[in-house]
Amino acid sequence: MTGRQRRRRDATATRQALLDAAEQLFAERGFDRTTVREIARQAEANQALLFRYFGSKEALFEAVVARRGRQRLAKGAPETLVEDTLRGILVPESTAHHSLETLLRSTGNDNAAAAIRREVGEEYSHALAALTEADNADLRADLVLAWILGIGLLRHIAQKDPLADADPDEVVDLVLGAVRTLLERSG
Amino acid sequence: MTGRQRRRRDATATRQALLDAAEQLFAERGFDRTTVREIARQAEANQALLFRYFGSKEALFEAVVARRGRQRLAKGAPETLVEDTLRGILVPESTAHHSLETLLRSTGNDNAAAAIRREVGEEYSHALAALTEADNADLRADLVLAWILGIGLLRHIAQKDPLADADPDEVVDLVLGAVRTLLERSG
DNA sequence: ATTATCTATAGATCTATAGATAATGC
DNA sequence: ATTATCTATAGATCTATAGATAATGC
Repeated sequence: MTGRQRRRRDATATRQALLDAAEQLFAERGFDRTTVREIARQAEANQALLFRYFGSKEALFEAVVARRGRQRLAKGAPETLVEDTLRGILVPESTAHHSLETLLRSTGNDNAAAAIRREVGEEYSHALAALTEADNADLRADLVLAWILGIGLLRHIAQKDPLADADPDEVVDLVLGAVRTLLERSG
Repeated sequence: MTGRQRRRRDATATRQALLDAAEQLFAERGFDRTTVREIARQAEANQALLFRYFGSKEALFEAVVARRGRQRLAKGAPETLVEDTLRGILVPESTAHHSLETLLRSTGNDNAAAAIRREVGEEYSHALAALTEADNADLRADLVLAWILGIGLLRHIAQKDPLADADPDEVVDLVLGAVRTLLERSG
């Protein structure tokens, strides 16, 4: 009845399993509401190993963020970056990009927010900024990212209708039209 | 050394003080990271009274939301609703509207999100929807609200530069231009 | 022998409750 | 006498650690 544990003695595999489980649970529930015991259970590892290998829950979170940072954005065409990111937030189960979801769910924790900010800033914001030539390109890029995050917040966390049940194509159409205005206006 | 408590025997005033303290702390830290002892301390009331008067932390949250629901949106001109709400999020210490901030900080808690959603849905979304005549007006209104929330998330919680330090006027200018596109396009 | 894994538990919270104390109104 | 307020603590977490157990490699 006590959850079965890993059988093989393979520290590397256990570390990976803990990182995978942590990444998924942090994205689903946020940092605060994910417990180390849940992570260990999902990884089918003993809970004490989490501390043996990572030191603390906070350090495990940092390790997750650092590992994700090494994976780069799918190198799609720059023109479709906004659409791809937006669709990733609209249909989250399809994507492997857990960063934005983790940020959405971890707003209570300053350290978590700071860690994510570093990665998200690199990964999305700079790429988005390349889409416009305005002098305040970085700010416009942040506003696009803010919109995508806000849509995820209202759709998945607040679950506010009609946005929660809206057709992704319809949302994409409306947002892209307005984003074009945002990025193209001279400033 | 043990924090001083309220002296006067005034149950109504104590209830109000608890509601005020809870509203402020929930907005600053979110539901999960606010403790009942902190609320009681800020209200200068005994912690047991919180349960005597409200029953549970969850019920206190509901009471805060219900009270705020009774206060209406400042009846500014509909045309300035987007700008006013956006400025309220950009410069949060000035506003008395804690709902959006609480939602931003309470993303880990489903009940909190649901309670806020009800109020926010009434208070902002319907009013925003009145600004456009498109058939999917409600969806467009949600997208505007999502943008405002996302800006608050990136600016205050993620504290991502350049948005975190951007001039409110510059942000308002960029966002209003794009929102005009969003609301005016025929659909 | 080394070390990955597991058991058991310390210590620090947090929400909530039971029952005592004391200030007010009759 | 009523009841607002306070004290003390139960009971349920959660992170983290100390030390025992057992699987592997030499």
